[in-house]
This record gives sequence, C-alpha cells and structure tokens, in this order.
Amino acid sequence: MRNIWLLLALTLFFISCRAQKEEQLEVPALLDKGKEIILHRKSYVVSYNQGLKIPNWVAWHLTAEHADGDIKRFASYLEDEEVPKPRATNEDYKGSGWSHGHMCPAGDNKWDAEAMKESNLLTNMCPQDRSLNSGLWNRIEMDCRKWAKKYGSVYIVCGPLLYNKEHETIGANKVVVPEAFFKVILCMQGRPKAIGFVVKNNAGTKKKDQYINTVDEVERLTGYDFFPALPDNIENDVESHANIDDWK
DNA sequence: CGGCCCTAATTT
DNA sequence: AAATTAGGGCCG
Repeated sequence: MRNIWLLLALTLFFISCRAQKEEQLEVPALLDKGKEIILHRKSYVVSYNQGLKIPNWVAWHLTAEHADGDIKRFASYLEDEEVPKPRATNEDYKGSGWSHGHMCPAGDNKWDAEAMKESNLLTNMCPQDRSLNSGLWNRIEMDCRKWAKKYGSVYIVCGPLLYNKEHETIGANKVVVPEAFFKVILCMQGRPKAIGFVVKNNAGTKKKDQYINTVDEVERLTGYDFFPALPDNIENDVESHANIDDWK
C-alpha cells in the first residue's frame, strides 16, 4: 500500500515537472542552489543574484501579440521590495554615468499595464553603457519584436557577462556593472533555429553581425544550460548553429 | 543628409 | 506628470 502512494507521488511529481517545462521553454536550467532567487513576473522570469544586485538571467516568451501595444512606458524605476536589502535603488544609478538597461525591454511590454510596470523593476535592470542601450542593444531588441511578429513567437534569454575577477560597482549598494551582455533567441516555427549575441558593455560597438554567437558558445561563456526543455536532438541541432541569413 | 523610431536622462 | 533634450541606427 505504501509503495502505491510513493509511486503515485512520484508520477505526479514527474508530470508536474514536465508540464512546467513545456510551458516555460525559455527558462534555463536552474543554477546551484542558494545562488539565485527566482521571481515570476507577468511577462518574464528572472534569476536574481543577491550578491551582484543584478539578474543572472531574464527569460521570456515574446509572442506576436505582445510585440506591440498602446501602453506607455512607466514613468519611474522601481526598487524591488521582493528581494532582500541591500538591493539596487534609484540613488545607486543616479549620477553613476551608467544608464538603466532593461533586460526584458519596456518595448516588449506595451500590451499590458502591469507587465509594463514590472519591466521597470530594478531587478530587471543592469547598469548599461548609454550608447549601447540606445544603439546596438536596442537594435537587437527591435529585431526580436520583428521576429516575434514574423514567426508567431520567439523565446528569449538575456543577462550580464562577468568575466573579470573584480567588477565596477555603482552606488551605496554596490550594484555590479557587467563587462558584457548575452542574449539567446529560439524560434520554433518551421525547423527550429536559434541565435546568440555577445556584446561588450561599452560604446565601441559596430555592425550587429560581428556579435553573433551560437547558443553553445554563450553556454560556454555563462555556464548556463539554455532551453533544457527541448528534446535533446533538437537542442543539439539549434544550439550548435547560428546563421543570421536564416532570420532575414 | 534629414526624418523617423527607439532608447533613457533631464528639465519644467 | 509632462515636455524637452540627447544618443544611436535605419531607411529613403
């Protein structure tokens, strides 16, 4: 009798795992326990790094319907009360010389007022070079919205890259300034495909095509496992290729 | 090159 | 809260 209950419990556990994976194709495999706080927002999931005061990664499913809308950008940035202090505040960014770099962009949240407001939480931000923010990074974000409309939806993960031992920080709460950023994008329409970008956090960026990487390469740089819910044969295929011509 | 679409900071 | 300023890239 006891074994039957155990079997039932295990079965339910595996079914629930499977269901969650299928719903959240964009969410990377979790990191070592204790190193992250997972926060579920209306339009994205964030793995928050309490030590760095910035996200490890932010993941979202950008659909065609979410790629446009009438909701205006939220007027102010919001300290995230859900994570423990010390945490990023508006004071930390003020006068720092670094701009508020959305990970899940405001432009992907025009479809819903609550989603737009949540996009302005400081747990969705990294200190980002201003010209990168409005330049190349913005271009990539606009491409993602274009692809979401063209293909129906795309799955996106992005976040900071920290390859130095020591990091610049801003403000009294020592919010870490990343050395670079990564973004990986998966499209499941037709033959599944994926592409990655790696961009240094400075003003010296040039043509977008120079920053293309395979997902495998971004996994090597981050140590993360992206799109783990994909069947292994598809995951291996899409993550080892990155061809911008497939996306034009 | 100017006009336009985005980003965000600053000023009123 | 709203308007203005500023940075960047694409498109014609």
